[in-house]
Amino acid sequence: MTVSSTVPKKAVDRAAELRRELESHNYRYYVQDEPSVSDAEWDRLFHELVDLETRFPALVSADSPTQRVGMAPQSEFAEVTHRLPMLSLANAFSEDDIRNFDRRCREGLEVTEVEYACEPKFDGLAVTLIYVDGIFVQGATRGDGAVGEDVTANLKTIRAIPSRLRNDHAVDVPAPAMFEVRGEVLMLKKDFLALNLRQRERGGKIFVNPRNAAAGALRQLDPKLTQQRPLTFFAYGIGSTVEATDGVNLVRTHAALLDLLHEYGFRVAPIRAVACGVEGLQSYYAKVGGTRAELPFEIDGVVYKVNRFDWQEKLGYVSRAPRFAIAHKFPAEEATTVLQDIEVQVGRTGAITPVARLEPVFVGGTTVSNATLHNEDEVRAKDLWRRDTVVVRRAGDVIPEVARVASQGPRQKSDWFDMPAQCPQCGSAVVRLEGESAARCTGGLFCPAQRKQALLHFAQRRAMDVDGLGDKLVEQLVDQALVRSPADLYRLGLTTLAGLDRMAQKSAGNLLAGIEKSKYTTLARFLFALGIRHVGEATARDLANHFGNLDAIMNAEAAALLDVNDVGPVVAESIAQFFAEPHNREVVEQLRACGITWTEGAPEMRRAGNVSTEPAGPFAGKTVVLTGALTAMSRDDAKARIEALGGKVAGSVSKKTDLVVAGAESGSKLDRAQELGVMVWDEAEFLRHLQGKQI
DNA sequence: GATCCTCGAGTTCC
DNA sequence: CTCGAGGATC
Repeated sequence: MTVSSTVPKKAVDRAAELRRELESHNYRYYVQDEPSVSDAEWDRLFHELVDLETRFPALVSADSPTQRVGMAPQSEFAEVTHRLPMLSLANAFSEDDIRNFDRRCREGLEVTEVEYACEPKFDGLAVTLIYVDGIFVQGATRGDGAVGEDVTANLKTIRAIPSRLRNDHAVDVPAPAMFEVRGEVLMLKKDFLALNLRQRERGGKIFVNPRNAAAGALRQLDPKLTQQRPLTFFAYGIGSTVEATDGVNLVRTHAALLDLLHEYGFRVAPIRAVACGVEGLQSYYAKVGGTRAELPFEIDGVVYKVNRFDWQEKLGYVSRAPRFAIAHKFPAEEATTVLQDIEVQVGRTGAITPVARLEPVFVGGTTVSNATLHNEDEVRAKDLWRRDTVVVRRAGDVIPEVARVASQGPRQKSDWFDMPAQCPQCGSAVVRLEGESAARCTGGLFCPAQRKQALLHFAQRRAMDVDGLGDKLVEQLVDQALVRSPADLYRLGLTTLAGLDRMAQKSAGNLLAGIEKSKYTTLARFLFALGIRHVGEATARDLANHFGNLDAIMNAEAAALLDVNDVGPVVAESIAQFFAEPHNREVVEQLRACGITWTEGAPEMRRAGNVSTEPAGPFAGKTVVLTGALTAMSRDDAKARIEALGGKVAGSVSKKTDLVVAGAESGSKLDRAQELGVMVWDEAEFLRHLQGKQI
């Protein structure tokens, strides 16, 4: 460390010593659970360091224990694109699932027996921590797996996260210059109970479970609030590292990696094991299940990973999940309650969905009062009648579902559920097309329910992103006939809004500002916002990239649309029909007249954040086609990366294609590329070109 | 024609 | 998250 010469050497040395001591006590206390010093002594050392740093501000370093709460509140979290995507795991619920998993691994590796590293599956929040030269520099949430949120300031308040890796004595393998530790932030059961006790005394919010409490704490914009919540961290793996010659890469198995992470100063899961075969896995599962209640943290299952890294690599990935690992989940918590009523809802496309209204019941950490029943067939298959007592559970721990009937109710005629013949909202006929599971209202935009949903879709964040337009407001605007089509939104004025419920001057102003801001958008967002059937976010982006401007899309024949990636006959027909409808063309014209603009003819840029500081990279201005299966990332992620570097990803190979990236088992596109003499890269080559562009 | 995968759509709760 | 359906591939 270089420190200005005005700081006496004595102070520099003492500060370094204090930091070493404090970190070491932290480690003993938070990671090893063996306090090595009294709280009072710890405080004394800490204050001595604060004192030194106050007197000589040049002494403050990013990894100082005093910096754990040093960061100012933020207004929002920045986005972080993960260097390696944070994947999810496939789930197994039965012995059969495990049998299949083991069989697939053995067959894929062509061996008779595979060794698995087994560990509990934490019920917390996945995060990734980046260490550069041994110092914690950035941490992010998982997000959607490709892009997460930068929660560095909050993570720094967690004492179980070393601000500097223990990388000196005692550690056999030196840490690489840059590496990413992945693990789970969670709240220990005892800390959760104590927190709720404190909250109750103070009349504060009572948290429903440790997971929610931890999630809330991590999402605080002010790290001081995070610090008041007792969070901890367990490491379970690594993300990207720099070079293959570095320390961690000397480790050959997952079990050894966990030991190494522990040496670096991280908590890792207790009751780990290495097991072979279905019986070995089952017995581990049973053992952990038996001690679940005594564990200091909540878990929702166990995880098995092929232990050898070279075997993991050989097995590779399927889309978003590794083939070499699986989560063996404990059965979802179930509860019984009364199915009070079965009602129907009308969706954006007119789909009529039956919904269960339940007597509120506490299950899987929250109170559930509604659950979707998907469609009529589902109601029949489960033989659900109103007033039956049913078993409710939270599928995948999130979405509530009615699992089955526990005991029948009176089952009178009025308890039977029938799909209504007319739409409950607009009275139009309800039809169910041959081969479809959904019943649909035929009212189209005449149906107020569909109009409301269409507007909400138009305004949603991923579409036009109109801030301040929620469902309550849309409800009023449509019911009072103030807004009929999206274009009407842009003609709203302060005086019109003033007449609405709960709409003071200020919120009206906010809404108008949100509407104004939404005018500056991208072609892809605009297309998505229109709500054309079968055109979601991804297809809208493909269309925008392929045609470049709206008129070309509006005037395209169905046949021309087929050239677009992932557009087949059904989608093409849906788009052509949408724009053949004069009413739709008119709305589009009105919207343009209202001042909605985007850049036409150019590959789209992301609107928020992530402004690429990268000058012309290998992909700038290039049209790239992806084919075959990539192992290191999903197609989407690859696409996002190329686009972030100024490239354009097309669906099919043509004369205009500059480059084809061919993963494993690529088919006709690769042949065509070779026919046309287009440059082809394999995945390794592709990754090499992405490499230098990551940080 | 079968199979694997991705996308769209609907949904819950705080 | 989960389903169904559409598209790509073999």
